[in-house]
Amino acid sequence: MRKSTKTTKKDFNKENILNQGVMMLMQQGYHGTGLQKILDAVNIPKGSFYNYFEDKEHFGAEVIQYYIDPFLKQLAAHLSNSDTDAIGAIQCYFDELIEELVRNNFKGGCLLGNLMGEIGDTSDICQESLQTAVNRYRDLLQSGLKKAQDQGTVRKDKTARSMADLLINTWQGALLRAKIEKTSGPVLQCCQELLGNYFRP
Amino acid sequence: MRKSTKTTKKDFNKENILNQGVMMLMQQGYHGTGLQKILDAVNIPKGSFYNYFEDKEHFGAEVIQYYIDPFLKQLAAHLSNSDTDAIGAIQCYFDELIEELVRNNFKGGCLLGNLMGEIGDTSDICQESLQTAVNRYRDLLQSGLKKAQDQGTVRKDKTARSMADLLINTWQGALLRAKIEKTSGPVLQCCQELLGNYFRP
DNA sequence: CAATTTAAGACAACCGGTCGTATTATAATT
DNA sequence: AATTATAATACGACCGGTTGTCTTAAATTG
Repeated sequence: MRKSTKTTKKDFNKENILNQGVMMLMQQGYHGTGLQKILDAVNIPKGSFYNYFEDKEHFGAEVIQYYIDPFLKQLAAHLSNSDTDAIGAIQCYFDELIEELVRNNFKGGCLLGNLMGEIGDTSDICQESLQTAVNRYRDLLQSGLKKAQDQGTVRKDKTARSMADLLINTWQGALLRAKIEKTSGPVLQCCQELLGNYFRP
Repeated sequence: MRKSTKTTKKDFNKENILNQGVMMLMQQGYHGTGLQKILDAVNIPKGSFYNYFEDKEHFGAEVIQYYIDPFLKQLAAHLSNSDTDAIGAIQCYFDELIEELVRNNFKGGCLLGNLMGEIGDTSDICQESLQTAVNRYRDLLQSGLKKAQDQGTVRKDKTARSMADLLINTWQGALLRAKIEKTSGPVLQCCQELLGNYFRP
């Protein structure tokens, strides 16, 4: 078996730590989550942590990418679904996010938004990771909106990129509001006003 | 001198702690800021803290209100300025915020947004404080938008309240983006798209 | 057996919070 | 008005626990 494809115990442990890290960093924040707690939860001794990660900061940066990947895959899946048009796919995607949010009683919200606020300007390493994560997200959303423009369901007098940016920003702000008010109102409004009204031709 | 108006040393110290707390909580977050650091900065011994505040959580809740007050006053001042119409006053207010943001090189952002993300769902006491702070902000913005509606500069087919909510949310999200990208682009876009376009009749 | 990976525990620094006790201010009593 | 009694505030040492990181030895591997 080739070395590069073999699933080692090391990879398995590292993934466990990342998974737990996503959950706990989202719920309790970066400084609010100790490495000990993460490692206890996955039964990996503290001394082992530094075999997998350089330090907490680099770990945070990896968690960010590990977190955003599934969202990109989920959105991409919707966009490549030929049954619905692009704007419908995007709406459907956000509906799923809202469902999940309600299911979790608005706990956590979005790791990207939370970490942008908490350490977005104090950790260079995490800042860079946040930038690329958000940019990848924006690029995918932009491609979807471009497709919708071509399909005539989205206005063409604004660039797909600017609309993608606006959507991401409003979504993040709405998530924060939903979190402290425990209501889906803000996120519903975000989708309705932008995807349903403002972005329409 | 009447008892209720006398400025005691206690009030002076408490204000100093609150001021320093606003700065440090905004820059380093709630869990990233130790009480010791705050107190060292204003030269007040550790043991004195608990004469002024019940604990760190209640202190955080007070910091939130202490932080938002000047913003409300600033916006209210613009709105009561009879030289400009309401929508102009709001735009002028946000322009000032952007100026300040650039002056600080996008460090910190908004304490409300940062704390909503970090402890908005883990501290009941701070969550409540965040709710009332945001609501007070929204109410004031709503009254300004209502005035603008009456003046015919803002569309009337949406409620002033829903527009105020949307503006706040987009603004918060844009602040996060501006923070990690060190650009005023997001906040400029927020004002331009909403105040300049979407809210217009 | 040599080389590399994993893990156990030590480490100093720091966390939020408590304690008893000075010090000061207010109230009560002579 | 002077003195005493009571309360409020100021303070720094100290608590148990936790932080992120490092050193070093054991286990595993080739």
